[in-house]
Amino acid sequence: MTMPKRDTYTPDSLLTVAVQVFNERGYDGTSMEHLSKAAGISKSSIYHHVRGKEELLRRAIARALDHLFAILDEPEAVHGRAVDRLEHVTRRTAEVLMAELPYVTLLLRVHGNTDTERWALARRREFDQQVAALLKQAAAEGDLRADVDVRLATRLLFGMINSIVEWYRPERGTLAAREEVADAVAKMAFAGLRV
Amino acid sequence: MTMPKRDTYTPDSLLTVAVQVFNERGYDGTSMEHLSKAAGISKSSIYHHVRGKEELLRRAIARALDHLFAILDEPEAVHGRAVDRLEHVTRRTAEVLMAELPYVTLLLRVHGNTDTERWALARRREFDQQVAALLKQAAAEGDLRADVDVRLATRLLFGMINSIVEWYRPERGTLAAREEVADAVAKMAFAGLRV
DNA sequence: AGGGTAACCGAACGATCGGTCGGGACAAGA
DNA sequence: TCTTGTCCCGACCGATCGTTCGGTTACCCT
Repeated sequence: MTMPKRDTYTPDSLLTVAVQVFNERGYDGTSMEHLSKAAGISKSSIYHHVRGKEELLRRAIARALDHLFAILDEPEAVHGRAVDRLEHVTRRTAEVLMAELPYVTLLLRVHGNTDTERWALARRREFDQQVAALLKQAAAEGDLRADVDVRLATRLLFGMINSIVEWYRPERGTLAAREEVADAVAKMAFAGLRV
Repeated sequence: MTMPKRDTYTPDSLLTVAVQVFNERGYDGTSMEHLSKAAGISKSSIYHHVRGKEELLRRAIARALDHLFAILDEPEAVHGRAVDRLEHVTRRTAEVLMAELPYVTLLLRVHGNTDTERWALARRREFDQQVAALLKQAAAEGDLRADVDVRLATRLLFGMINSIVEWYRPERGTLAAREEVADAVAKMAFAGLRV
């Protein structure tokens, strides 16, 4: 059996700290000095656990992407009417975004300056396109309003969902709060605010 | 009369270049070397026109904020039923965001690492709160659905609008395209996607 | 007891950061 | 022609960047 208790860092536990700092200061705005202060170990010790700054970013982004793509394989995202599958994916994406908040936040703020960042952007585009296909099908089945362009609607939908990272903070009773937010997103996106 | 033609830089024309690079690489990811290459003048020449990197950021952000706050003073945002004023502000914010895209983009990506950035965040919060008040009033007048929290709805609304900076590119016949997007935002936010 | 190794450290690396400095080219006004 | 001011330059500054290196603990296994 592997022991659950650790008073030293593992690559993963170090990642937890790093991702938090990245989100506070921005990836480019964070130095290894900042990370060492936050982690409570020296700058050089960080390199004992990971190859460098960019590996921390890569690990974080990979984790976010894994969780997001897993949504598309869930039964409710595969079977049923397209508009219902779309609503499920919408709700689940919002939930995953809140559950994996700091990791997804990093993913969403990538600029494309390095190879790692460009890879992140490409994978994100893949995910978006799969959801866009779902939207297109729902429109073809006549379940979405016809006076809004499908690509435009996709972008606005993702915009609304992704914006959660800008303000959501997982302080309180997490699960109920997450469901309330995901519910609000689904209501607003599919039924609108107006009575 | 001042001459309109210039083959040398002014603080404003330099800002145009700088803001573009900031948006491509991120503010922290942009060096003065990057700016000098993009502007076609030496690094030190930039300091002839502006005090430094942070002044460029401050100028850009100030311009974005000026345009945004001007919306709240428009007649249609002051008179009439709250829900209609809210829809006007929604539409106009989307339009301003597209018309002043690179400047607003910078504003929306600020982290709060410096005094300038913290000032930007504070002003942005002011704007958000004024719109939130409008939403609250519309809800009190019974024009918004009661099963979604007002603060939550405000955030999702802004999230949808602000996300435009992530994909909108002002290539084609700008005005008509902008109105189509602003229209889609208003429709989705107030009436929803579902038929 | 002793050998191995995981976890850490301080010091220093070359590169690059934002910014400064003194001066050159050039046009306008006297 | 001489001065003045705008616009720009290359060279350089101290500071900080991400990273490397040699070495010191302290604990595990035999």
